[in-house]
Amino acid sequence: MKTIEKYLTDSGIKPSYQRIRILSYLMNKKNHPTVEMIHKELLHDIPTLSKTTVYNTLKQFVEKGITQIINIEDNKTRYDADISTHGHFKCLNCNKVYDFRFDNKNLEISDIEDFDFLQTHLYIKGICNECKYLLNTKN
Amino acid sequence: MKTIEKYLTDSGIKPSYQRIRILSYLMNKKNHPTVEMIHKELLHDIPTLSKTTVYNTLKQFVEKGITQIINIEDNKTRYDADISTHGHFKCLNCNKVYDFRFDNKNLEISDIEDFDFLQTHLYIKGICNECKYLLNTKN
DNA sequence: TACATTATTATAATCGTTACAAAATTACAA
DNA sequence: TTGTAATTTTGTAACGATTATAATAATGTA
Repeated sequence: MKTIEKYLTDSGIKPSYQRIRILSYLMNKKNHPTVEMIHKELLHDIPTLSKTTVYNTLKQFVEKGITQIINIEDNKTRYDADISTHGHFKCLNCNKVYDFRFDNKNLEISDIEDFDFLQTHLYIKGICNECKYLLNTKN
Repeated sequence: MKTIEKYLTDSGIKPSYQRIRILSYLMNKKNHPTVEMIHKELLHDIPTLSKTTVYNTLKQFVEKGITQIINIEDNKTRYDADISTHGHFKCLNCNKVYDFRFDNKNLEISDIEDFDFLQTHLYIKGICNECKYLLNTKN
């Protein structure tokens, strides 16, 4: 509880109630939510919460570097408070987004060796284990 | 010219004039265009070309597997007729999207080893060489 | 307390994309 | 060819995610 406030302050963000709740949601759920998901869920506790606030807050989180954008879907943006380098897997059957670790040290890249790399996003799509099992037992 | 028609036919797509022109644009320009870019450019030659046709055509190309979607931008979709496995680099200064090759054989992935992988997308954002040079000489 | 600053909210506007139906084109049988 | 069915293209309206704007509320400060 206290730590989230400090984390916000240390990141140069004034820890308002809404910001604390939105960041808590991101950090606890780890579900790579859309704005819609965050807003809908927090409305139960904060009935006045505006969708604009969710948009503004997330924009600020991204600018201050404490949240990253996930663009694994065609249309809507997802957010992740885990800013460490990791990949995202989207199951094309259940649409769930999983985290995974990858070693980008021995990732051999050609053609753009001298460019400055600031962000690396690795997205993999396919079928997750759970769905593989379910799809198999159906037949 | 003839080859593009054959490529479409072989892919199960009737080679209409619009489809040929859109695929030609993708294959010749290799600029990872948005729908807007394709439509604007081809309007010079095909004044009646509708944006809906561009959308429909690209959707069909993706379904038939001769074009891939690039989701490196937050808002708009880009398209690429190069369906080989390769990565995309977006320069945050000039917004240009570059292709690059990478070796995903020694890409070590943890946590989701047993999932079925269908698509892999590697996006890197940063500053391209051209902009690095320009930005340096400005100071 | 009074005033300035910042945060939140509600509403309207924007933009990319999709749905839909009409018009144009193409395919094909008579 | 000619007529008719099927397909393709087009234009417009609708939709959904996001942003802009202005008013209201909350907070900080003299």
